[in-house]
Formats: sequence, structure tokens, C-alpha cells
Amino acid sequence: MKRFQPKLKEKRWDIKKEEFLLKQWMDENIYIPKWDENKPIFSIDTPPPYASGIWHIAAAAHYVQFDFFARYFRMKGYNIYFPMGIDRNGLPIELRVEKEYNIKAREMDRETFLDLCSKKLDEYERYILDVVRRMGMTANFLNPYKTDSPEYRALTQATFIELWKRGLIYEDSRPTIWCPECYTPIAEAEVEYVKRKGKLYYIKFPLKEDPSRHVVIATTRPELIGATAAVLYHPDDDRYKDLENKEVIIPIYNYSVKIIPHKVVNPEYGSGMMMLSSFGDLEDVRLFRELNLTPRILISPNGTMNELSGKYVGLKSEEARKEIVKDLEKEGYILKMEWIDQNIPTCWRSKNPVEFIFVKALYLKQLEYKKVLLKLIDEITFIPDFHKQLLINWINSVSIDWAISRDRFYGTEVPIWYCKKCGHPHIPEPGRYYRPWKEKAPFSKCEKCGYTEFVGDSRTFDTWMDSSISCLYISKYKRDNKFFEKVFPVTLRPQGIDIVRTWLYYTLLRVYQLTNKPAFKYVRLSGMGLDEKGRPMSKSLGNIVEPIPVIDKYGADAFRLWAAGETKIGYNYLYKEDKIISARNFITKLWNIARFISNFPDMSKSVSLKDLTLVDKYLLLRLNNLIKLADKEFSSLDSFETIRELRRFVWEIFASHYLEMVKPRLYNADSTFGENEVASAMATIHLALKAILKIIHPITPFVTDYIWRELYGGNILNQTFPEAFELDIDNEIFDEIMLFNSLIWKYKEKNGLKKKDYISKVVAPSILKPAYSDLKAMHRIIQLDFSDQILNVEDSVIQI
RNA sequence: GGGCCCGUGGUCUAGAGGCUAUGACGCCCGGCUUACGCCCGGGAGGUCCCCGGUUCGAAUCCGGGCGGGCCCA
Repeated sequence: MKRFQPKLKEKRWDIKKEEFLLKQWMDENIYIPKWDENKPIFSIDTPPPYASGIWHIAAAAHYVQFDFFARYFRMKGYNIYFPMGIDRNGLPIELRVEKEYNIKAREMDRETFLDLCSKKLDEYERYILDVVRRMGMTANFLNPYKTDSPEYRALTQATFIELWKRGLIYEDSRPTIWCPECYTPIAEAEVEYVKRKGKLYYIKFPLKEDPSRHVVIATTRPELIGATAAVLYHPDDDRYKDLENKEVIIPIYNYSVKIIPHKVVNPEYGSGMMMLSSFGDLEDVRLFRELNLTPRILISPNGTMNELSGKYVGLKSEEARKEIVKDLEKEGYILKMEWIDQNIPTCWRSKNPVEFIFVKALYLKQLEYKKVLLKLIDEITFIPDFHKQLLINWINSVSIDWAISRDRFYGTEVPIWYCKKCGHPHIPEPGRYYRPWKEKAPFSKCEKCGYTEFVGDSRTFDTWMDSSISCLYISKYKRDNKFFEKVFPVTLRPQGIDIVRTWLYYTLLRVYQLTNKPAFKYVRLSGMGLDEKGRPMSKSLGNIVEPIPVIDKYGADAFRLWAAGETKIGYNYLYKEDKIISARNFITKLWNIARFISNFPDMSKSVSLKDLTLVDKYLLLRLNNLIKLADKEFSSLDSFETIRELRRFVWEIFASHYLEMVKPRLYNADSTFGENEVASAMATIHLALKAILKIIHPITPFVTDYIWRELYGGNILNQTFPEAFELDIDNEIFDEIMLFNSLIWKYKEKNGLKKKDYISKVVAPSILKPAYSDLKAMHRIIQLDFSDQILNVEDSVIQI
């Protein structure tokens, strides 16, 4: 008959219990935050994931990380404001619905199309929220905000109206980055450069004053020769100096343009002479502005050539390129062709090359805010600090105002009505959600000409107009002033480094424009989650690992522990199944430690710290290091070091050495130890276990909460984070003890002894004296002596 | 062309001037102990990308190069 029975029966943690705990947490209402006016607030601008179908495990891992800190600060006594949102605006859902039902939004009833999108989004949203729940997040997923809700869109519109009234928004017909596939202007931030092999054509341009002479110009876009407004060379390029201000004739199109020196030209590239056409890229746009040239746009919004292109009208630019090359060859204008590496600007969503055409669009002024934003971000703490550079670089490189309107459908509507007669724009009062394409104008007559009929704007906003005010929405800006004053600026913005130039930049810009304040106190920028070969997870690569199957197999705790300890904040992390397995093994180990300890009564209430044995105090002193480290690191929003130390402390120091050492004392089968010594061990194991459970609870909430409930009752969520034990010693000898243990174990093994075999005599250094009875019992040493002559543990003398 | 990050045993990963360079996975040998077939002990395996410099001392700081990644022009 055993004297002791473990309270935890199973030999390993059963991950099925995670579902039980989720239900428990739901019943205990942990997702609705308790609010105590006297406590500080920790608020999180949770990135609202886009409801797009699949959420890969590396992205999910990133979300779980914010939950660590929410749980940690909850245990530190903060009010936690941790809303959950779902981003539902934008083009991807439109494209998906168009593909799935084989329809075109532009060719059908808008209302019907929007309904189809909305239903599809609901489906994706349920999937995401279930992942959030299953991962053990404490964000309020029961009542998530949605960026396409009337309340949210009303706020987007209200902020637009305010900025319009302040003159920060203007409409202009300007060269715009345009995606012919998505049929909409896109922002600078949405352009993705793709490397590709392309043909560089060397074309002869005859001189006007003497058509028998010519200059050679190299271009990758011969279909745009008819858009040429000038020809440029580098001012220091001696080959062309005599041509300054002369003119060349454009082949096929037969008009002439000036030859101008300009330092933008790279003399090494092509022939050193470049054609400036409207528009090959953003640099062209800038040069037209600088040189005050009149553009000749040849491309229409659907990406085909327009009337101005002459015989190529209706052709797509790639087809037109082939045709014009044929024609130029026929006429003898093409000198040669070579293959080069190109960097093609493409649309990040459709992956198609973008064009630069004239489009009427709404612009939000941003250029004049560059300086102040660069200053403003010094008021924000970036974690890690080095990623702040990403934002600085981006702000410095912004070169045009932000085109905020989109010619699309599933988004927040631009709240403008135009007078049917004079076209004068009218802006409604902020406050409610407006849909100008289907609503009657809220005006009786035009303020300019008095006409009584209006037409609503049919456009929507760039989705970043919505996303960039998520922190204002969650802090109830314009809706609950008292609440807003309390939670704004939001404590934490957690996000990936991939959306620094979009979500982070636009948020800081817009929030500054609206409130004159930085949006956040802390910005935490995490690296990218990649597959096991270090590649981004994407559908096209077919390397997406979904979170739920992994969680079902190994448990949410294992997944979370992996996410917490894989890399330091800011660095990329690779997903590997065996890392999750190793995390799962740690949880099993933790379970078994708790199971072992659950054999023994918790004496920590009846034994005071000062009455513990020295060895037990040593352990707690050692544990203090871990507590201090965890507290410090968690409060600076990282967990990497803590996981490493925790692993070492729990597995190696606590389990392999301390617990093995106190087993004889705990069981006390031969009554070798006094009652006080036994009680001391029984107190220490529980003190240590409780501290360990609380330290890792933010990371692995399930297993720790379960053990807590079984052993100590109540839930661990509301426990306070452990503080260092107050001990009356400041040195410990655990390193020496561990060295000694290894020495004996090694010795026994070498000499064919089992661990339970006796050894007759050991002489050890005096420093180990305080552990005398524990070491003696643990290693079954018949006579254990100490000597001041022996300085190092390794020099201990052992006799069989 | 510029900015940022990275280059450490087979693979991955710590270490940011100082004693024989950390840990994980894998591998090899041995053990089985009353919490743990997911346990325990032991072991092999590294010119810390290269070349210079600073220093009594450099994975660690500086300069240059080579290689990889991300972002931008």
C-alpha cells in the first residue's frame, strides 16, 4: 500500500481537456473584462484579420503572442482592454466572389453583389473566430467589431468629412498608379516590384534638323514612344553635349520633342539617352511635374491603347508592343534588342503590371506631414527598436499624396453628392452611415446654383482609410468621450513588419491629423512567420499549414509555447512540426512534475520561509532569478529569454536535481529526516510549483489552469504574477550541487553501479556541507565527509 | 544604387569584449530510479562566412569583402 496518491491521475496531459477549459472560461465570463477604475489600463489595438478564408499557422502564432501580454498584464493588476475585430472591407472578397460565382461586379446589380460578398465574409469570419477561441485567446471574440458595420463605416466617413472640411482632401485628375485588372487607382504602398526578364529595344530617333542623322534610345516600352514628351541625357555625357536643345522626330508618330540634359539619366544604361514618356513609372511622373511638360496618355483605364495611340487602339499594351516593334523593324528603326533584368511595378493584389494614367481621384494630403510624423514617432516605443527604421525609411520615401478613393464596391462609400447641374460636391453632416449610390441626397438644393437634384458618388475608400482608424474605433472616438479619454492613446499596437508602410504609417498619419497625438505608446513589430524552408506561406507555393489540425494534434498550449519561444521579437520564425513536438514534451514534463508534487500535501501555508532548510532556500533563491527575468521580459513585451530559462530551470534544476534530491526526504521511508525537514520540502515543492505555473500561465494557459484547479482550487487567471521570495540568504550553491550529482552519477555508471547502490565513502568540498543529509540520502553514501583541502567539486574523493 | 536584417556543430538557435562557446532536434553509448516509454545519465560533433584593424584579450567593436533575405529606388 502506497503512502501517497497523486491528485493528478493521468500520466500525461490530455489535450481534450482544453475544450473543457474553454467552456469553463466561457462560463466564468473571462472574455468580458472586469473594469476597476483604480487600476491602470492596458489596451491592445488587435489587428483585425482579413476574413479571407485560410489563416496560416505562422500568422496565428503572431496573434497568440499578444494574448501572452494581455494575460500577463491582467495578472499584474491592469484593466485589460482587448477587443477583437474582423476586417471585411476591400477588393479580395470581391475578386473571390466574382470567381466563385463567375460574375462581374461591374455588370450586375450592386446590392446583390454586396450581399454575396457579405455572406461569404460571414463564413470566413466564423472560421477565424473559432481559431481565435481555440488558441485560447482572451480577446473579446464573442462580440467582435467589423470594419464593414454601419457604426464602423460611419466613423470612417465622419473622419473623412472632418478632414474634407479642414481642406486636407482634394479631388484631382492626376497621373495615378492604376491597376487595369482591379480597375482602380492604387496607392504607392500597394505597388510591388517584381523581377523579370524583359527585352530592351534600341530605337533610332532621327534628328529634326538633319533626318539623316539620328540618336539611339533604349527602352523596354516601345509602345509608349508616342507618349514621349522629351528626350534626356546626363549633363556630363560628352557624347550628347552638342545636341542640347535640338529636337528629335518620334518614329511612326512623326512629331518632334526636345533633347534636354538631366542628371536623372544613368549614362551607363542603354545608350545613355532616355525617352521621357507619360508614364512608364513614378519617376516619369515626377519629371513631368518638374519639367512642366504636357503628358500624352496612350493607355486607357482598362489597360488597352486609346485613340491617341493611332492604329494600335484597343490593343493591350503587351500586344501593342509586339505590333509597334514589327512596324519599327519594317521601317528600319530598330537597331538591336537585348535581354535585361527588369523590376516591374505590379499591383500587390492582382499581380498585374500597373499603369500610370490620368484618373480623377480623391487625395488626402500627406506630404506636408512627413516632418512632423518623423518627430512624432520619437514619442512611441518601438519593440524591437531597430524596426523603427522601416517606418522612417518609408516616411522619407513618400512622394505623392495618398489616393484614397477606389472605383470598387465592397467598401466604405465616399460620402459625397454632386449637384446634377453644376457638379458642385456636397458633404453631409458626420454621424451616420451614408450610402450615396442608393440614398437620396440629404440636401434640398445646391448651395452653389440652387438646383434640387443630386447624384451620389459611386466610389468607395481605400480599405486603409478604414483600417487606419481601428485604434480610434475601439477607443470609442466621437462616440463615448469619457471612455476615449481613458484608453487613448492605445497602449499597444502589435503587428507584422510587412504592413509597416500601410497599416502603421496610415494609422499614425490619420490619427495625428485627427487628434494631434501619437496613436500608441508601444508598437510591437514581429517578424514574418515562414515555412520550414524559410519561405512565406502562400497558396501559390502550396505550403500553407493551418493552425487547427496542429492544435488538435498537439494542443493549443504546445502551439503557444512554440510561438513564445521560437525567436526573439522582430526576427522571422520558421514553422517546424518537431519544434511543436518539443514544446508538447515540455508540457508533459510539467504535468508530471505537478503530478509528482500532487502526491504531497501543500505545507506552504504552515511553514514560514525563514524555517525552510538551507537547500530549500537555495532552490527558491534560484527560482527568484527566473521570476525576475520573466517579470522584466514580459513587461517589455517579449518572451523568448524567459522560455529558455524556464525550460532550464524547470527541467534541469528543479526536476532532475532538486526533486531527485528531496525524494528521500519527502518519502522519508526510514525516518532519516526530522519532521521539520520533511515539512520544509513539502512547502518548497508547492511554493516552486505555484510560482512556475503562474509564470508560464500567460503562455500555456490550459495546462496551468487545469493543474491549478485540481491542486489549489479556483482559476489561475486571476492570480497575481509571482514576486521574488523574500529570503534571509543571498548566496546559493545549486551549481555545486548539480556538479556533485553529475560526478556521482558518472562515477556509479563507470563502475557498473546502479543509482540505488551504496557507496561507502565520499569526501567533498566543504561548500556542500549544507546539503549533507540530502546528498547522503540521495546517493546512498554511507559516510559523507567534507574537507577544506578539496576546493573543487570535481576533486571529491569517492570510494566504492 | 540605397536602407535594414541575417551568416555560430548535420539542421535550427542563443550569446553584443574576458575563464574549456548556449540550448533544441537528430545521432551514438549506457541505465530503468516508487512523476515522466514524452524518463535519466553520459558522449561524439564547431578554424563562431572570409580578410584586415582596435585591444592584454574579439562570435562579440571598427573597416573592407563574400553569401542569403526583406523593403525601396
